[in-house]
Amino acid sequence: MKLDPVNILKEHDLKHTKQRVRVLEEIALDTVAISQPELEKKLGKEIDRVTLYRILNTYEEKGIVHRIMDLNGTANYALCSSACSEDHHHDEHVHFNCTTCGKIYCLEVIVPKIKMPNGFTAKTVNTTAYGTCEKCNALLPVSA
Amino acid sequence: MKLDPVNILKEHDLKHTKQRVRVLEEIALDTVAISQPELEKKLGKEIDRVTLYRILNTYEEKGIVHRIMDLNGTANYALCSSACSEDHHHDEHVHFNCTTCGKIYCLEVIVPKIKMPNGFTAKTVNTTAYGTCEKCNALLPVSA
DNA sequence: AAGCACTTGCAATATTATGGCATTTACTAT
DNA sequence: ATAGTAAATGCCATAATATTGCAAGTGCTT
Repeated sequence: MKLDPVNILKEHDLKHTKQRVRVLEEIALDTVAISQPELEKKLGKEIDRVTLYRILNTYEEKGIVHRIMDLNGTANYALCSSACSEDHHHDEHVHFNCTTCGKIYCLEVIVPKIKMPNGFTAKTVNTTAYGTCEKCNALLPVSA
Repeated sequence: MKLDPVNILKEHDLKHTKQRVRVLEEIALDTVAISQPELEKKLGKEIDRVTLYRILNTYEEKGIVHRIMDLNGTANYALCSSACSEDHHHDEHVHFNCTTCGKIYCLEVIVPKIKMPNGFTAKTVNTTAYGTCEKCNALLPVSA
């Protein structure tokens, strides 16, 4: 029992609107991140394009969702762990971007600590692996 | 003595044109990656916008440059190490994206190996640290 | 020097993102 | 419950970014 959109909104001082609830529901459907174009396709009939942009921006700023960029520069969204806040995203897990189906997974693997060169201070570290996901591997079992 | 644009083009079976040479020169000016908009601003007078897109795509496909996406989904370009080829990018160093000035550095730090979950096969792994770079840290020495 | 294939520049179009403003909606205090 | 207020939404226009088709130009080979 994770998702309670109404409560999430309240906790972040956001007004409870049906558009915001719908966006949260849609993102929460899958642990796999969903892309902006997909969201738009799914919600375009109910929610205005511009409103969707604004809701997603708000969610990201408030630490409700993560935005993960894929190789094409397309934004993908996934629910944050509860530890995230406005000040700091704890997005310290590895992402996996399947180059066949395009899906972005949030893996349970923690991003390893990186030693920074002198003068550089890292606030967050993002690691994304590119390759073939389990589903796509199952479809092409032996490398052709 | 790293950069010889003419030779790089020849090695990759690309015709030697002044536009391609200019783009390579511009990217090679700095170890810091340069963004598509910056390139466009610098070269817009000499090179058509569309041509720039095509040259950058060609370079990326041929393994001559890396494309690194920043948080805004903007493409940034840096020269590849000589080990890169059309088949495989050896871009296994850590990137540092300064959230103050926006610059993307290629660090000398190697991306740590990540253990993938069953069924997932990673071809490349990309690690980007976000924070403040040495120059920007020097300008704000003590945290305000 | 001529022919061929590739590259470039331009125009048109598509896609993606942002800003302004009137209307509607959620929340607050009565 | 109701009215008032601030915020969110939808629609419009516009900006910024990316792609396609094609004619003209250029590099390379013979």
